[in-house]
Amino acid sequence: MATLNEVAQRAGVTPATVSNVLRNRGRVGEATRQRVLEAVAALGYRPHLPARALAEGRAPTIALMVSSIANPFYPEFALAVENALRRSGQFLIICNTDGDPQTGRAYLDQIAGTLSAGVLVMNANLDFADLRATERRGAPVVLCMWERPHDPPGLPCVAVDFGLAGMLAARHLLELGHRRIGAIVGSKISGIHAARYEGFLAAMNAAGLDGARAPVLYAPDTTQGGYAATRELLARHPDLTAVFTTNDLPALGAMQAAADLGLPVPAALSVIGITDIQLARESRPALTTVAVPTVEAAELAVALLQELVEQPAKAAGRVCVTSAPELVVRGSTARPRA
Amino acid sequence: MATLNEVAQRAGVTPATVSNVLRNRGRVGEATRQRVLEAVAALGYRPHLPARALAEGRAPTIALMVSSIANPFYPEFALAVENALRRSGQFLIICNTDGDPQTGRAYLDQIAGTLSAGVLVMNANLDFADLRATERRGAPVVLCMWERPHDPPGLPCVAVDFGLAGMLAARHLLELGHRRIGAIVGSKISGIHAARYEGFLAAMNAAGLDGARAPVLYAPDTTQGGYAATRELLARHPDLTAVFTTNDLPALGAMQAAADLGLPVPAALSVIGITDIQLARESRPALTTVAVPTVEAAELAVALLQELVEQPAKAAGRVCVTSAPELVVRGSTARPRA
DNA sequence: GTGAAAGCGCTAACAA
DNA sequence: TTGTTAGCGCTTTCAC
Repeated sequence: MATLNEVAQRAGVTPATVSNVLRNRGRVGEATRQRVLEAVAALGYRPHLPARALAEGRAPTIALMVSSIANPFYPEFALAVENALRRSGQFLIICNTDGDPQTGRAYLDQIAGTLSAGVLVMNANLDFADLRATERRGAPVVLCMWERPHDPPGLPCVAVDFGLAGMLAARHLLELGHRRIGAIVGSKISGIHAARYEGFLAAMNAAGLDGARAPVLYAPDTTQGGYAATRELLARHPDLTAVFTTNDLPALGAMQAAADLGLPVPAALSVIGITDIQLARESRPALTTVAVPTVEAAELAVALLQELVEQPAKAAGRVCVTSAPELVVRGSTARPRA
Repeated sequence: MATLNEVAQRAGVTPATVSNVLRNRGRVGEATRQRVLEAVAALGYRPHLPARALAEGRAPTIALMVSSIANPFYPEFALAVENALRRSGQFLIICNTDGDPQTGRAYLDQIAGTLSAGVLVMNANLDFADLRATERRGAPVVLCMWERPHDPPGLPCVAVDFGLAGMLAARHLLELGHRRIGAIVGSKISGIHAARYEGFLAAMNAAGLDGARAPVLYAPDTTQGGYAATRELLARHPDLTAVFTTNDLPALGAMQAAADLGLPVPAALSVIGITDIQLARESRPALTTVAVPTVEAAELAVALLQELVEQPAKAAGRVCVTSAPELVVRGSTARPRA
């Protein structure tokens, strides 16, 4: 690994000049510039990122905190984040918290503000207090999928109108003619899908049905969770013609449950999800869902974080709202049979 | 962000002593140790990783190169890698290459040996020459899923006996009584699944069938690829009773194709994959497949890379072989109907 | 235009 | 047991 110094010696200049050439700073004579460039090429010189970061006082990476990168939604988001970062010459560190606040805190303590200039937080079950502390230590934090655009969390965030998403999903079912609709809501405790469910309730009420009376079950936000919940829901309410789900994974589970119960989807049971992950397109029947602008959210999150890194005061507490979620009708929903 | 120096001043000692306390190096008096620890706590001091790395001459992260983290197999692997790294205090940088050697090279140039102490390479379509160059610059490289334990690539690697995997898959089909078996092989050009197919052929031949005459199609290593290939295969050979696939994603696609063609799986068509990704468990019917020890491979890869970082000479060119792949029988295979 | 010098935050000899 | 010194590779201000 050649260093700046070695390049400088070979080119017969000082490190400062090499640095200037490489970063297009200051004024450098064309002749020296050429000599320097040749030396760089000859030695195969590559800048030492941590050293540069140290000298510049800014960290070379961004951290993405997720509960588990193996959750099918996160990789799509992480990919978009990495693409955005790459364009601006930064690197992505993945932090799996296992949904454990301790692990999350340990990560924040270790890298926020030193290795990582800032941190992107997906639903990773982190303590807000820890995030605040992280901010105070000089590493901006951006919440990546805030559910309520009109109800800011007090931390900079990218918000997606999930209330609207829930509403669109419910409305689709209602417009198809469904009246007996069951709801499966992810992770009650963290309340993470509350806005989606509220959107569902609002649509039901608007249609003259009493949303609060619609059967509802809280379940883990996984395929298995959706599967089990659907079986239970259907056991208790065999007359349901449709299942609303606050996320795609449980919706996929709901379809499997229906299959196992001998209920053809969508003929005997309609199923709808929220998010539109890749898998939604690939299931049979393909899942009707409300698509959330994942890539846009990732890009906004990166841009916001970068702004915060540059000018912490200016962007403090800012809420970036993505474009609206949109209904994607596929094969898992249809009119109820007569 | 408090620095070592500030801690030292507050504790009335020099930075060197603080460093010694923090790293349990050298001998430090109990009294000073306490004072230092108090100062650390009071100031909320956290070591500056890049600075430490610079001083120690070792990079604080490991890079994982994948074509796209959104490919469903990689997150499972990445999770296991991150867990292993976390245990030893290192951090994971994700590099998506989009399957583009240029992008891969750019990444290697930028971080290998500086930001990242070493690089883990999953099938990312990288030039071997670039990997060699990376090694020469002092950043060890480990290939994470080498397909042929007995045919080393000339680079340190973790090898999985995918030939055996192919063989086990084919043998399962044969033992069920299938004779007209079609094969779908991922990505012919890169030859990345060749060993798996050879295992299939060997099993066919061993059963007295001429493997080379079995219908085979090369397809992209995706659900869609498997879907299209299966439709084509079945159109050309309607008498097939089973489909062998070199990976789970195409196998899942094959099941969808069968569903769309009105062929019940496994009654009318058996389908088998290789790898055992999470989705394999979740499909309906659940996919019969040959499980590959993903977590073990990830852990071996991390361990090997760490060894290489410590003592490049000692572990050079080493091949770590994982335990053997194992057949996992689920619902997508059955006896052919009479 | 180019160089000299100081410093980013930390570690690692060696000296005291 | 603790301090001194030098230096990791780079940037940057300020002279020249």
